[in-house]
Amino acid sequence: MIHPIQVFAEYLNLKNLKLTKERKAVLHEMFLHRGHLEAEDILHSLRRKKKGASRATVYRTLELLVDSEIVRKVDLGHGHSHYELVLGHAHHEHMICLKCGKVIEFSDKKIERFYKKLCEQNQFKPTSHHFQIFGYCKDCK
Amino acid sequence: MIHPIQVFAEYLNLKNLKLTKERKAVLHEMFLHRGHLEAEDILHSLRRKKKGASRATVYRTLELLVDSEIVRKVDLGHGHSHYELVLGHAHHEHMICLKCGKVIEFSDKKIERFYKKLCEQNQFKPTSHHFQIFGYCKDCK
DNA sequence: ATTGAGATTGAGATTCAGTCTCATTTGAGG
DNA sequence: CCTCAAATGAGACTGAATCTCAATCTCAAT
Repeated sequence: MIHPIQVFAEYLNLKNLKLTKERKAVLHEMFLHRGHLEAEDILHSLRRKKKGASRATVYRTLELLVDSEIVRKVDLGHGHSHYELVLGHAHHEHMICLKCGKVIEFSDKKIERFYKKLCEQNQFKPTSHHFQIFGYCKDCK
Repeated sequence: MIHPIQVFAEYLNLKNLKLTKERKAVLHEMFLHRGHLEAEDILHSLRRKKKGASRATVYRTLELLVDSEIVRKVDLGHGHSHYELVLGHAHHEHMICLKCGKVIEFSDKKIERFYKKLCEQNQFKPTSHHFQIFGYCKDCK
């Protein structure tokens, strides 16, 4: 088991940045609510617990978490970003229900292989990828 | 060859909506500049030609074009939407260079097959899907 | 040709996510 | 204790997208 907080501490250290209580709190929040959080969710959740961090700090910390590859920024088609903890989780893609908003995660080795081959063919150096399927889940169709 | 304007006219007719000069102009603009346009591009392009439509009308028309499946709304990771003409074009995915912004289109039957199978397995009724790869193109890596 | 219902439009106000500014505070190292 | 870079929060700001609403247009029925 990898501890995100340790990875984050190391990353910050490397960049001469500090592991402040605000940064810890944001990461902790990501860790608690796995799933797909909005920046605003984190902000409000922290406020409720009186462990507030300002909006600016939440966004700034999320950027650091994305850069350190602890968190992934994903587009679920809502016109704003969602964030999910990825450290220690296998890469996966998303199926998003347009009615109830449910998100089904899936992954497949074939896609991974295919996508790598494709990048080679185009001499493209990938840093991230995302496959989204929009539609209606079995309860909503 | 399918004429987008005819498809659009039919769609509008079905919904008791009208094919106005503003709507024609927006579709025409999409048709001219294939590629990936932003709403703002269309707005400015029309203004330059004195065939102006207001911002609101451009957005409203794009929504209709998306709904009629003449145009696709895509996220290229810029924090706002891009639109591309799809009527008469094969479905494709995008590889986006994070440095120069170049967009490489690609498509593959395997992905299509895979994705359909996956939806069946999850009893998910897909309406659209999108596979994006972010990274650096051969000139920028 | 006139009317009226409903569709359409544009200007500008509004919303909302996200970023930026800057004065103040924090904290690690000497 | 001092210094200085890093960090923070409040609030201003930006830019995309949506909404409001009064004025205008369209067209079918008279």
